[in-house]
Amino acid sequence: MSQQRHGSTSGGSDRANAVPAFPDLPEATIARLPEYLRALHNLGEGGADTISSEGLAAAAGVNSAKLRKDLSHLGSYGTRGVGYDIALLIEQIEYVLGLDQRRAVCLVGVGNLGHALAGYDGFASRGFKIVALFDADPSKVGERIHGLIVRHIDELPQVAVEETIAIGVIATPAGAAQAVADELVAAGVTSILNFAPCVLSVPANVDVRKVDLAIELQILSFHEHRKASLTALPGGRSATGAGNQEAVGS
Amino acid sequence: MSQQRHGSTSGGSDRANAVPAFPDLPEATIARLPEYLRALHNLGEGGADTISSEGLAAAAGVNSAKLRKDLSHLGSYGTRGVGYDIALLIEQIEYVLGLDQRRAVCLVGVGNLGHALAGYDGFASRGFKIVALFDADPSKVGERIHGLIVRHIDELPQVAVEETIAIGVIATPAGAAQAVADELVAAGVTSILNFAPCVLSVPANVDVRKVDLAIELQILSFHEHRKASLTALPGGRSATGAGNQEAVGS
DNA sequence: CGCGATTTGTGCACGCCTTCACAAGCGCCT
DNA sequence: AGGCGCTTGTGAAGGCGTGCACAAATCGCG
Ligand SMILES: NC(=O)c1ccc[n+]([C@@H]2O[C@H](COP(=O)([O-])OP(=O)(O)OC[C@H]3O[C@@H](n4cnc5c(N)ncnc54)[C@H](O)[C@@H]3O)[C@@H](O)[C@H]2O)c1
Ligand SMILES: NC(=O)c1ccc[n+]([C@@H]2O[C@H](COP(=O)([O-])OP(=O)(O)OC[C@H]3O[C@@H](n4cnc5c(N)ncnc54)[C@H](O)[C@@H]3O)[C@@H](O)[C@H]2O)c1
Repeated sequence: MSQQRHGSTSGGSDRANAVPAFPDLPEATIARLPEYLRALHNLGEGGADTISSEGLAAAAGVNSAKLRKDLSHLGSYGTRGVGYDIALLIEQIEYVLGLDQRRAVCLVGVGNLGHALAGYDGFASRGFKIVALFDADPSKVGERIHGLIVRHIDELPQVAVEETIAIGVIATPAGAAQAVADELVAAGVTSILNFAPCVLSVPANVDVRKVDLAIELQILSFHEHRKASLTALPGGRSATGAGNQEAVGS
Repeated sequence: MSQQRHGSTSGGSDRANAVPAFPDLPEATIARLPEYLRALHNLGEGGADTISSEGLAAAAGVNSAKLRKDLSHLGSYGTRGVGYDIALLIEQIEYVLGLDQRRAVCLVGVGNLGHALAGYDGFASRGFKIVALFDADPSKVGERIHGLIVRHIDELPQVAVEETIAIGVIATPAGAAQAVADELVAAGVTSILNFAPCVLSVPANVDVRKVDLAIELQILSFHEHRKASLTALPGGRSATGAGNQEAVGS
């Protein structure tokens, strides 16, 4: 995750208060904000109005000091002695993440995995809308999935403009992923979520995130291996795991 | 990712050379090893025998210095002036990740996503084998998917012992995930891959990894938001993205 | 046999992130 | 009105990870 700071020393003090000229959030913080957001929604549905950093941290599975520092980067939206106003905090985080504007997403590769993704309601419930499905296989084109009709990949440039698609999801085999990425970029997509197990090469202004199931399993496998070799050793210590979390029964 | 070092200062010099008493690998390194492994397999199929750190780094999308440091943690398996022996390195990484022994995996929740996962061949090709599918819905129990029959979740304890399942995959709705996790743990599973958008509470010796699609999209959304607010600002600089990668056409 | 080209392995410095610990601030109760 | 308990926001310290830059090692060639 090599990062490059965009040295905008623009004070931003001359602006009202709507757009804080963009808080230069640490990448690690950004990655946790969605988790906080989900926890806040859960808590809000539970009927609470405010929540302490301790409580929210527990619900999100992080250290409370870390949570406070993360939130402090957004500004001061807590009240000492009380906690954070849940509704207000949700609003702020959603604003920072850009979730206040619904983002159009397209999905390329309607196979095994693509089918599941197309039918996933976890998209819409968080501000994303799948506006188009693409595939290269003529036998899939025309198929209707969850109200959307699968289009041929060649229609991507046209549809991308019509729908102002900014985010593309790649669920094709690895061999086709780079070509699809190139087409997405050419069509103006600037963020890609890649499920294919391969490295994508894209221009510097395009963001790529990868989800690789096999990698996750291999990491777990390593820890299994480690734990096994530990228990087999003399000092039969009860190995302490990695990546454990706090409760939030939901 | 709070880690705890298991201070085994056990020299291990009294062992032949098979088990290096366990290298205390940085977590960040572990997360990259699977990527190296995939790149190595690709390169090997391409007919190459050796590969330089520069070449492998490009194929894996990382810095070459980082790659060398990562590999140096495993021991010295490269030859100066030449590079790394691909076959040997594959063997070593697979050993460290514990992929030399096939690991039994069970999948709980055969819904939309579970179906796709059950039919994914990326498991078997990397040393994992799905040995059981579970669901709580009676109408799904008995269904055959890719040669496996869906069993009722109540059979988990029995099957887990029979098949020595160490890794469980949760693909149920979030509301059921904690209960499923508890059952997995009770059945002896010590590693969990969780697709449900919620925090799981597990004992310290159990490892949990989470894959949350919505979080990935929200992170991308943030970067979209940032990019948009940058291009709207005076100095129209071509924003440099985050998390870009090198080529590996495959 | 020696030399230069090449590439690994790593010491080192820097920056990011995490965590502790505590002062400052807020509300409530008396 | 004042004090007290609770919680936030943050300074500082330490650890981890990254990447540069280079010495050490190896190969091939003349
Ligand atoms: N199935 C899973 O559970 C799973 C899990 C993790 C990762 N993955 C990865 O996701 C990807 C898709 O997996 P899958 O099981 O759905 O595969 P799949 O073969 O079932 O589906 C791939 C789809 O992509 C389409 N396609 C191929 N080339 C294309 C192109 N150039 N343009 C547009 N569409 C194209 C195919 O027609 C097909 O419909 C693979 O890279 C796989 O490794 C899958
Ligand atoms: N579909 C996707 O693309 C997608 C993507 C990312 C994350 N997810 C998450 O993955 C999970 C599953 O998604 P889905 O779309 O497959 O949902 P789904 O409703 O289609 O499937 C859930 C399955 O879990 C089973 N189940 C429910 N309670 C159970 C229990 N206690 N024990 C065993 N099985 C139980 C149900 O019978 C059902 O078959 C959800 O948490 C979802 O948020 C889904």
